[in-house]
Amino acid sequence: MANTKKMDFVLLGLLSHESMTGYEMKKSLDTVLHFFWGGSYGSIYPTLNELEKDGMVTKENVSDSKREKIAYSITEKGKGALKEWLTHPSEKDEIRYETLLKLFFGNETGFDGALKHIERFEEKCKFELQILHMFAENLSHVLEEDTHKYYYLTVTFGIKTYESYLEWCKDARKLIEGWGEEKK
Amino acid sequence: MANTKKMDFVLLGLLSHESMTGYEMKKSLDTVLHFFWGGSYGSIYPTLNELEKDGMVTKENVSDSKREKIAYSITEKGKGALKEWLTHPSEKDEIRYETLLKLFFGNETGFDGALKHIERFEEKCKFELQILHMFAENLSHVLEEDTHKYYYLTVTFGIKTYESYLEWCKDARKLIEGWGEEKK
DNA sequence: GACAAATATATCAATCTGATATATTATTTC
DNA sequence: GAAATAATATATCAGATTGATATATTTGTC
Repeated sequence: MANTKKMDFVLLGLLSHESMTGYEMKKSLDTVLHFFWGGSYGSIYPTLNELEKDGMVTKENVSDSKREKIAYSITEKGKGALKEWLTHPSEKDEIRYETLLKLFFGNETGFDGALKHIERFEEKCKFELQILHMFAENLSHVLEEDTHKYYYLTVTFGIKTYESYLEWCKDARKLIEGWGEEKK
Repeated sequence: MANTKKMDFVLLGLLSHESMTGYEMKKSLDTVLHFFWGGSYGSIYPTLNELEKDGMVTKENVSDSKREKIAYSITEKGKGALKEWLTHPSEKDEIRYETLLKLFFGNETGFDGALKHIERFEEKCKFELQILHMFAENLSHVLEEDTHKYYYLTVTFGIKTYESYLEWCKDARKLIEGWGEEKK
C-alpha cells in the first residue's frame, strides 16, 4: 500500500463532522484527537490542496467575515473514500514513549535518573487526566448525538490508559526504591 | 532543537548494553523495544554511519565467522552523548492508534463497524500480553543484573497498559451494544 | 494606544517509514 | 539429497510527517 498516507483520512474524517478551515483542523488534532493522533500544518495544508484536486473536498473563500479564510467541505466522493478506509482493519497501533526509552537505558544514569523520569511522567499523566475528565463530563450531557458517542468512547480510552499509567508509576517507584535499599 | 533526531540515542543506548550489528539492533527494536519504540533499516544504517563519522561508535568487520557482518561498539564519546541525553527530560510521549482514529469517525460506519475494530484490537492486545508475560517470567529469574531491572520496568509498563486496554474493550463493547438496543 | 495572544495560511529542511534490492547461509519439506 | 523457504545481513529511496519558521491580520489586555 505504498507509503500509506493517513492524513487524507484524518482530514476527511474531521470534515465529515462539519466544514472547517485548516487552522480549525489543527486545533481539533491538538485537543480532541490529541490523545491518540497528531498532525502538523506541514501536512495539513498540502494535503487539503491534494484532496481538492482529487475532488474529495471543496474550497470556499469565506472573506465576508473579518478574516480571510478557506472553509473546506467534504464531497460525496470524499465521503466514499473515507467510508472505504474506515471499513478496513487498522494497521498501525503504536506508542512512542521517550520516557520508556530513557528508562530502558536507565543503567547509564542509575536509580535517581529513572525516578526523575517517572515523576515527570506522573505529573504529565495527572494533567492530561484532568482534561480528559472534563471532556467526559461535558460529553455525558450530549450523548444522544451519534458523533458524541464515538468521541466519548475515545475519551474513556484515554482515561483508562492514563489511570493505568499512574498505577504503573506508583509500582515502578516502589520497585526502584526497593532496589535502592538493596544496595545500601 | 532543530528536528530532534532520536535514532542516534536509541542505537547508542543499545550499544551501551553490548556491541552488535545493525541487523541485531533492528531485531531489538522489533522485540524488546517494540512496546514503546520503533525503527526501520532506512534510519538505522545511515545513522550508524553518521555515528561512526562523529566518533560515537567504532566499526569492526567480523568476517571470520561464516557471514560478513559489521559489529558496532560504543566509544567513550558516545557514552558521554548518551548519558547527557538520558538526563534531559523526555519530550515526546505519544500514542498513535489507528483503531482509535477509526473509532472516532465511527458514525460513518455505525455500531457494527466500531465493534469490529474493537474486537480486532482486543485480539491484538491478548496476543501482545502473552509475549509480555513471557518476557516478565524470563526476566524475573535474572533481576540481579541492572540492565535487566530497567528492562523489567518497561515490561511491567506494557502489561499494565495492555491489561487496561482489554478492560476498556470490554466496557466499550458493552456501551456500544447498549446503544444498539436503544435504536430498536 | 501599545503589546501580547490568537487566528489563518503556507513552506521547508530534517527525519523516519515502508518497500524494495541483493546476496549468503540455515532449515525445512518433498 | 535437491529444492524451496526462512533467516541473516547491509543498503538505498520515494513518500510521509514533523518541527520550525515566515507572514499578516485581528482580538484582547494592561
